[in-house]
Amino acid sequence: MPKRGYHHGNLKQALVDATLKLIEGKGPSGFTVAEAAKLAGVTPAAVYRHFEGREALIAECALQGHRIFGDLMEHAYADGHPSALAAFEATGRAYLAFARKFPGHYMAMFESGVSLQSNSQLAIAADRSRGVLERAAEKLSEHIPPHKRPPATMFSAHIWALSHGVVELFARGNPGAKAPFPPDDLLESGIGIYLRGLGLIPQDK
Amino acid sequence: MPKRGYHHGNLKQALVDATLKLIEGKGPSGFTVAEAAKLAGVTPAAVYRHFEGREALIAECALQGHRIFGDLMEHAYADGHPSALAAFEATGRAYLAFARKFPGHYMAMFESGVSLQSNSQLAIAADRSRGVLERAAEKLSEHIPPHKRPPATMFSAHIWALSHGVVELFARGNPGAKAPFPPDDLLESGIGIYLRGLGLIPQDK
DNA sequence: TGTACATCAGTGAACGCGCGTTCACTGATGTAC
DNA sequence: TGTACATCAGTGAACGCGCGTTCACTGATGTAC
Repeated sequence: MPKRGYHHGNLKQALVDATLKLIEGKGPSGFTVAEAAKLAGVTPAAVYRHFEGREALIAECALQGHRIFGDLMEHAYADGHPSALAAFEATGRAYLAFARKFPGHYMAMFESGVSLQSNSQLAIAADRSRGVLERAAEKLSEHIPPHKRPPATMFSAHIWALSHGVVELFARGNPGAKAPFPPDDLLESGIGIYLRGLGLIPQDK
Repeated sequence: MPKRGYHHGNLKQALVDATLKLIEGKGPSGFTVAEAAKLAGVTPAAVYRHFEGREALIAECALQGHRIFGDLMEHAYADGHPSALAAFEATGRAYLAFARKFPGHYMAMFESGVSLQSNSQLAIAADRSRGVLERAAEKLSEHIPPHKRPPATMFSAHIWALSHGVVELFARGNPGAKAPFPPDDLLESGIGIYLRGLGLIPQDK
């Protein structure tokens, strides 16, 4: 048990956790401060001891998400071991794993519309997230013959877009777009085909 | 000028148009019935002469969107002429063109969370949208040797996810994920690499 | 063509509600002596 | 160790607001004779 401080203990984090759970269930614009407070066992007014307001609460969720995300991706990439290719594929899997394991964080990061301008800590963390993906792409693209090598940023943007699209369309209880395949398979096979198109995987298995 | 009917003329469509403009600007959960009414030059109460409520208004936007979308995709695919490959690429471009030209519709369709269960007309239109993409994928995948041919539904899911991801991450005024490349280029190059991976485009140009 | 009547699209005012936020407070915890 | 005081996390009640929605109405339009 973490050290209990004043009255509640660690209310700030408890509020973040409650917010994440609510966002996961009803989306970033569906949750209310009052609900989050109630879920943390506290009066709505108590929220304002720890956060400037609703937006700051969401921003903290996004910030923590970016930190977890960055760590996960960095760990998955593992500096390109055992091979750049294997590391890259692990990074793609880690992306989806993050989205599924931390849906509240994911939504706060990419669907809440929190502005990065007004929160420099958040901007830094978001930059780092993007950086990890880009470095992985860069390392991997060294294996592509230079004359047919796309810019690493484009490469990573493709993978990111594919991953995000799979998450949004197929990895949610999304009504209307029933998942035709498990999202993991969909992303893995999609990345596989894409990498084959870059000549990073032999054309015939 | 369309024939003016009773008092306003075609208020129902005017409300839909206003809603689309508002959704485009502030997202599906950011618009209000009162704003839409005001933008259409009418009292909030007038909305309820034409729609059951807020949700029905959004659903109508999504419905019209799916119809435009289906028509566009069908036209772009053009029954596989001049070639299945060219037609498929045109379909991909049409996807992005739709998202950019009708952002309000796109958001109402894919980001509003309107339930398809409760609106059978909408469900039918959404099915058709998916159907067009899938038929295009099916036609094209006939050119892949059967033993390495992925299911057409997976194929189309990949393209859809990539397209959606590009739209969400890079084709919006999205704060935080500054577009590293024009979205059109990003999608076109991504689809190109993917199709190369399927052996549908020769490996070296 | 002119008049009397029926229809119904849009009005204006009001409703209940739940939201985010504020404020004076209180009482448990930490600290100084 | 015991007492007096300072701190400040959380309370409870209230606020102003804008939302979606309702309702009796009114007056422009369409129709019958």
